[in-house]
Amino acid sequence: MAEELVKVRQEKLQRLRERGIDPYPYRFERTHLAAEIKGRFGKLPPASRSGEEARVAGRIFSIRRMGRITFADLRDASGRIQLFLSRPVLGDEAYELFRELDLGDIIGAWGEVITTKTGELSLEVRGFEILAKALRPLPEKWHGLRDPEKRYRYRELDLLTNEKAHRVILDRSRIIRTMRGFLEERGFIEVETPILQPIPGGAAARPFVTHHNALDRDLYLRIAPELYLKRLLVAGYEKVYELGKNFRNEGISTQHNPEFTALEAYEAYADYHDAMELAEEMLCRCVEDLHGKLRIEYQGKEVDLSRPWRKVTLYELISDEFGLDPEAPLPELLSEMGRRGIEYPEHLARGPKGKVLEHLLELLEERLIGPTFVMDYPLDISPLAKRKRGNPELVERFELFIAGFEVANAFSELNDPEEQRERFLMQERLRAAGDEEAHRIDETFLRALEHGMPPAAGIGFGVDRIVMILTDSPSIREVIAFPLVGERR
RNA sequence: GGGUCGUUAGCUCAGUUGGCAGAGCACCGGCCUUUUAAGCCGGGGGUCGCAGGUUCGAUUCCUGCACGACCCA
Repeated sequence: MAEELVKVRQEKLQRLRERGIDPYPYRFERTHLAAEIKGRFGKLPPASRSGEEARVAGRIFSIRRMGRITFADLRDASGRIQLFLSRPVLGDEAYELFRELDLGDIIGAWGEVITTKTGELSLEVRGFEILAKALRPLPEKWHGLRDPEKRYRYRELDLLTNEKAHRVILDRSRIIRTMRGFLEERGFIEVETPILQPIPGGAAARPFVTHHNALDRDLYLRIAPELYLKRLLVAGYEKVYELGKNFRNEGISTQHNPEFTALEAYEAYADYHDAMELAEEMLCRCVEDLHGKLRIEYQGKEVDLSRPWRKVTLYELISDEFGLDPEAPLPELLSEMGRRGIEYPEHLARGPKGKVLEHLLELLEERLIGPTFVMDYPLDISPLAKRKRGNPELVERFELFIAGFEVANAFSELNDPEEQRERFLMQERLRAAGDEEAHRIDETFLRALEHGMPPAAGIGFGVDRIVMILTDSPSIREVIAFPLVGERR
């Protein structure tokens, strides 16, 4: 049992303490990362000595004991370096101490950089120090953790032992750094707005509810930062962005985690055409920085992000792909869909029509592999967007699809306070009719608009999905360090 | 919410047409001065996800539940 393996290690820990060794000391002075040693001494011929000393630290991943000599692999954040230990060089006492070590222990070691007879660059250990004793065994060395449940439940083990999983988190950091760098370069400032909100706004979604004890009132985890970011536009900040978590109380799938990372950016005096340009520039930079090219592969499909990206209106798309007339009144549209065998959930028949068009888009989005801006959405499902110039039934809004995923949503932001109130009232009617995802009226936001918000473009990116595409990850859980898992029984 | 599949040693996985539970890695003991999934000899380790049912006997068959994966809504 696991307890037995743990017990053996606890006994070793006890013996260390009895010998006056602190198994959890405070720091270790290292001179080289494993990769730095490879870089500096990689060309040493077999069976030679560099004459250089190095101090390394990391976790022991394998030990090969051969009697009076021992080989061990030490891994740090940069890579792997082999330790070579011989009883004569290390001395009997230290050699015996090393015999007590287990796979997974974290140690610091020092000695001369050498190559073995077979030519492997190694550290000939003169001395070592235990930096953290591991009480639990590592997963199997060859396969690592495979069981998806265990992988997510004990994610640190997964990230420690599965190289691909480990890589994704590094790539994620790099992508996010590129996004920040891009926006900072363009003069955006990073801001933080409330996660605890009295009225969850800015998106159509069901919120998580929580409670503030001292105020004795319910608060909601934000479903989007949008309304607060617009209030910062009112406040005179002209280019703002926020990168952070949103929370939506909805199902879990390969594309949905209840908490996910969004990047929202707002630029005064710009419209949704500018937002398209921004999206294209920013994402191309992320892809090029990570891959050095714009043609990448996602789950076996080629995704070509070369510019310019395709732009198509929602109506064109629906009419081209389904042969339907998106301008037709709702009953006519539904009966035409019925004739063509296009299924839809019953509640859509109650309207509004925009929801039906949105459903049709969902049916075909998996086919939008190359980057595609789908533009000009129905007004009734876009209560925060400005009407389209020349067509008051539509709004200036787009969603961006890449590799079949919706990765961004943007508008020319509605800044007319009276119209915004009308739109909220429309949403209230939908809510009254049973739509739990309908937007709620937010008087504080309306009051801010009444002070005047400059015309602006706003865009929100689904950061996790972007990371999925750029790291060829099949599930959103692969790109989140600790995705939500159920209660263990 | 519905369907399908899965859950066996710390890890990766076999297996039992219903009759003493298996391997590799890891662990423990022994040998070994050039290994790198080291090798050789010996050993320990299991509530077969949980709860019921059928049966002389259930890890195996049936039902329910939990957790997970995939598909559908």
